[in-house]
Amino acid sequence: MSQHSGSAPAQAEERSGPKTERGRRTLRRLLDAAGEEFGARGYHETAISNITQRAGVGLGTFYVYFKSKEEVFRALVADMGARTRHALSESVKDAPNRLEAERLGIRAYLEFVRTHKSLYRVVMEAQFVAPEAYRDYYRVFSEAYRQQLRQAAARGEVSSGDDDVRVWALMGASTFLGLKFGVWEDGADVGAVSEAAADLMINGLAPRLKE
Amino acid sequence: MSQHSGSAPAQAEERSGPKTERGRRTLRRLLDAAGEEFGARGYHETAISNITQRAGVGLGTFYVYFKSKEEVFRALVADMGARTRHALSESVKDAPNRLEAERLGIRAYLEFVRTHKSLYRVVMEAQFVAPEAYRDYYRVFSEAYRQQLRQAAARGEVSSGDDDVRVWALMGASTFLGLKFGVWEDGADVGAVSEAAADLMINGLAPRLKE
DNA sequence: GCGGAACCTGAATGTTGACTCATGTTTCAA
DNA sequence: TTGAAACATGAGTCAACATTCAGGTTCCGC
Repeated sequence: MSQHSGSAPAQAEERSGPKTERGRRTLRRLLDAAGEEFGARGYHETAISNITQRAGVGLGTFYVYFKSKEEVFRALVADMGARTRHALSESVKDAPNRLEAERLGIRAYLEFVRTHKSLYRVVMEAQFVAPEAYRDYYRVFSEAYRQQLRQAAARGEVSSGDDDVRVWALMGASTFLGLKFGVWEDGADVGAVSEAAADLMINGLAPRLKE
Repeated sequence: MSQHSGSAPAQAEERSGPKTERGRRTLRRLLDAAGEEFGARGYHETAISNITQRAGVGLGTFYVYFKSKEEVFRALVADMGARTRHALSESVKDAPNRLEAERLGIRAYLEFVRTHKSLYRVVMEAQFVAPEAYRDYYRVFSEAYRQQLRQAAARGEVSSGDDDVRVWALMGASTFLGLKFGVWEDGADVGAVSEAAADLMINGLAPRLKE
C-alpha cells in the first residue's frame, strides 16, 4: 500500500536513508546479507550477528540502519514484492491476449522464484513473522490480477466468473508450483512445468471435446 | 512418512504412550492445548508454560509426555494430516465421477479449514518449524491425489496431462482459498467460493464455446 | 587543518524461555 | 498392606540473542 511501492531499493521505514555513498553501500550490503541469511536459516535461526558478519560490518552498525530485526525483514518482503511485480509485468507486456499472458506469467514466475530462492522463502515466512507485510504482498498482487481478468473477460478472452476466487486460486497454484518446482526440485524442466500448469489453468481438468 | 500414518491420535515419537487412563487423559489435554496455543500465537510466541497452563498441568508434566517443544509440534502436524485426509475421503466417497469429486472435495476442504483454523495454521507454520513434517504432509496428499487423477484419466473423466504438476497446482489453489476464505474471511459464503473454484479447476479460464 | 556530521564499533546489559531434576503423589498388582 | 511403576511438579539452571551505549573513526566544506 502506502508510499514507496515504486521500484527497487526499498530500505523502508528508515529515517530518510543514508546521506553518503559509503552509507548507501553499507545499507545495501546489510540488506543483501539479511536476505541471504534469512533465506538460508529462517528468521528465528538468524542472529543479527550472522547478518553483520556476512555483511562485513560491526554488530552495532546494524542499528544505525534499522530499528529492529523485524524491520529489515519487512523491508525485504516489500523489496521482493516490487521486484516480483516488475519481473512479471515485463514478461507479460507483449502478450497478445490474456491466455497467452497466463502462459508467459507462470513461466516467468517459476524462473524468478528459482533465481531468488532466498527472498522467496522470506516472503513465505512473512506469513508468521510479519503478517501485515504478507497480506499486503498478496493484496497488491491480487488487485492487479483481478483487474486484468475483468478486462480480459470484457474482451471475451476469458470466461467470466468470480474473479476474487479465481485470482486467489491462481495465485495459490503458482505459489505451490514455485515451492515444488522452483525451490524444492530446482532441477525440473521449467518449460514443461509451466506448459502443464498453464494448460490446467486455461482448460481445466474436464476432458477435451472430440471437436 | 514412516510408521504411524494410521488413523487418528498420533501422539507420535512418544516412548510407547501412556499406560494408564490418567496418563492418556493428560496427553490429550496437552495436545489440545498445544494446538490451540500454537494456532493462536504461533510456534515461537508460544511458551511451554502457556501450553501447560491451558492444559491445567504443571510445567514439568509437559516433559513427561514430549521430548521437546518441536516434538509436540510435529505430532500436531501429523495429526492434522490424518484428520484432513479422513474428512476429505469421507466427503468424496459417494462422488459419481472425478469432476464431481473435485467439487465436493474443495467444498469439504474449505469447511474443514474453517472448523480447524488453529491446526491449519500449525500446518502452514510447519514449513519453517518442521520442514520434514510439512513436506510429508503434502507428499502423502499428492500421492493419493495423483493416483486419483490417473485413474480418472483412464476412465476418460478428465483430460490427461502432467499429473504431478496438476496435483501441486490444485493443492496450491485449495490451500490459498483455505487461507483467504477459510481463515481470513471466515464470513464468506463457502458454497459460492467452492463453486467458483471448482468451475475454474474443471473448465479453466478459456472462454466457453457457444456450443 | 578544523569542526562537526555521518558513520562505525563491540563489550555489556537484560530478558526470555526451553529444559532439568530432586522430590512428591497416585495407582494398582500381588 | 505394600512397594514400585507411573505420573506430577515448579524452582532453578543456562545459553542464546536483541538491543543499547559510550566512545571511536572517516569525510568534507570552509
